[in-house]
Amino acid sequence: MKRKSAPLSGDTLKSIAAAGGISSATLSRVLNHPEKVRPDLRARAMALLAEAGYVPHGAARSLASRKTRTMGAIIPTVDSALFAKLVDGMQQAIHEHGYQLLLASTNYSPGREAGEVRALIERGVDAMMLVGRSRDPELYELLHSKGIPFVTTCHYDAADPWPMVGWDNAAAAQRIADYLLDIGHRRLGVIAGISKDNDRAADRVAGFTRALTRRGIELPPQYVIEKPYTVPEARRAMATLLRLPEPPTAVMCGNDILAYGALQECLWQNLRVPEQISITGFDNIEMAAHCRPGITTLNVPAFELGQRAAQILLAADAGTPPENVCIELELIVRDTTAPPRSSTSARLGS
Amino acid sequence: MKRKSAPLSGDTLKSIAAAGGISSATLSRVLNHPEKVRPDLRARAMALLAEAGYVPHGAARSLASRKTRTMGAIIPTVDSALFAKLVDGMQQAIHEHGYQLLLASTNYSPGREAGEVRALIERGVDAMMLVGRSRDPELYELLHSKGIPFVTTCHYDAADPWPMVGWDNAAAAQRIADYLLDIGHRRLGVIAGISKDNDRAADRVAGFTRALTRRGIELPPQYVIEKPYTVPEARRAMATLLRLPEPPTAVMCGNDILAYGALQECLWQNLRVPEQISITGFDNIEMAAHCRPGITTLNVPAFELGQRAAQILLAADAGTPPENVCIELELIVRDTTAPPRSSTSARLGS
DNA sequence: TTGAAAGCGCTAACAT
DNA sequence: ATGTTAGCGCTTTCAA
Repeated sequence: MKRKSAPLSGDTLKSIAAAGGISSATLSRVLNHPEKVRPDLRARAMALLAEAGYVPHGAARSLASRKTRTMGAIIPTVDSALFAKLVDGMQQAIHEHGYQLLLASTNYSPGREAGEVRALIERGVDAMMLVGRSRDPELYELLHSKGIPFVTTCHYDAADPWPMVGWDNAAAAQRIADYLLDIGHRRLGVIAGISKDNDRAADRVAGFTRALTRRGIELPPQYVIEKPYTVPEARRAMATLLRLPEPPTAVMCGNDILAYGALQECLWQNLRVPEQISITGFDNIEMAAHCRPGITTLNVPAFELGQRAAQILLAADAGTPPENVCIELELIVRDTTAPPRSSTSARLGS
Repeated sequence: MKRKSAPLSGDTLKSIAAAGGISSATLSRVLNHPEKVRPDLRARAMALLAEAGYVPHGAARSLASRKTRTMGAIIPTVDSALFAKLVDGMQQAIHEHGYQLLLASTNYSPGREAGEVRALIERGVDAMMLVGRSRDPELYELLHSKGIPFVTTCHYDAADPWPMVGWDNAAAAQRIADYLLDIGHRRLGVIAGISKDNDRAADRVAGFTRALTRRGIELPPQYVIEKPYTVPEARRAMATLLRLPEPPTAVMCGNDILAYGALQECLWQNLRVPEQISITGFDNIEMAAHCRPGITTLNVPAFELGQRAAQILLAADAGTPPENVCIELELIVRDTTAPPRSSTSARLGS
């Protein structure tokens, strides 16, 4: 009976090769290009490897092959249903191709993002996913000079010269504005994310404003409030809007968390939603469907987005020129929106 | 005026050293042990490095130093508020020490977990975080033989010989059972996670059952339903329990998602919660506090847990023998629990 | 204090 | 088809 030798942590291709009377090159070939080794030798090599409990040494491998089979993802925060799904989709997709995910979060700080980009480059990621479009041009140059493929997600602007997979945030917000206007609202409010250092939040406010302007409606500054993406902050923002001499009859929120908070505040104040005030969200996280009343929102297929991003990166890493993907966000009308109370001017939805 | 030379992606310590009339060893020292280089030379070296736009080559560095400054985390899924926070805490903590996070998810499959453990070992992580306690002993041996520090989280069993940071799931479930019994419930039900391949879920059911048995109460099999952690599944499970000839007056759910789904089903069926039926959750994710009625649950400080896990790993990597941490889960009583309707035997809570 | 040089473990030319 | 060997870019003795 053969004694099972404890796998020595120091076992190297070379040592195993020597012990087995085979060259380390053959062992390496068996690992990387098995078809180039004759079946019998291959079998012997594999037995050798298995018996030694061989575990490849990634760093050595990367140094020699100039590949890490690792991809990076830099997101604002993991603690968000949206980004969690995005990361999940990416990780699952690259996993199928034998890649690992190096994850970093920035907490919405451009400085931290820059640092993480550099860190991931040092770690030798073969490609990386970024969120949003605005960042120091130097970073783009760095990525370019290092020849590292990347995609940006959660936004889309045909003018940007790099690979993207996302949507047009301004257009999306316009879509919400149009819907609200179409069902008769004329006094609107916005609870947005902090737009500084968040181009998605800024674009949404811009798109919303533009849509209103186009239809001859004003959006005075006090009707636009920026808040971090938390429920309590959203409640405070909604309370502020409701304290206005002429409160809005509909409020677009920067995402579903804000919408949920806004909704809670209304209910707390015994306002009926949507009869007395309409609220919209963004993202369509699960809670938007489950809470009562269900939140009208734009559906963001985050998991798929992560997968698409991964596919683009995988392709780029294999040398295929990347193709952009711009997705249409579907408007999910639920129970937080309705024509304004006194509206007799309500028209049919778009 | 000095022309800013484009940072060549091929710039290596050696080439920069040669160009500057300095040895690559000195450059390396400036990077890793600056105090060992005389200030003037150090300044010149740093200028050289900066001008070249030098970016260290991680693989080469790791190969030579046998360190990657990378830690791994393997969790069931990112798409869970609990694990998202756990990962967030870990990532932030290690980030402060210059480490990067290699993230993998298993979708609750032991096979995938084993694969990811091996993958992370290959990638050379300096340490890793795992969730739960039960896995193939070979994995523990592998980790041990490779000398890779690890912690397991989300569980605690003083009998296990490796570092842990978590809580006793059986005891936690007992705590819930005792609370429910104390306020007078006698016919109880459980909606648990799938306990196969999930020791946390299994331990909770076991702890709950044991607590009931101790007080002379039975828990017939049809009162225990296992379901994946999703809202619709939980609704189905609750519907099944409610169809029982004698439905339970209180249901312990395996986590807050299940509790939320169970709650929704009750509301849908026009049952009043907690008047007609009590429900408890586990984790205290934000939704548990925000939904109406608020869910009675056990608070799991996931973010802090991630930080603690990171600290242990960081310490272990620095050679400090790890210390376990077992935390007490606080019971958060909200609005989904109350004495059973017809109960005259209700006693004060524990 | 600084430089020279020997690896770290592997891959991929190149040689056989 | 297989073996030999030269690096990959860095850290770290070891000498100077």
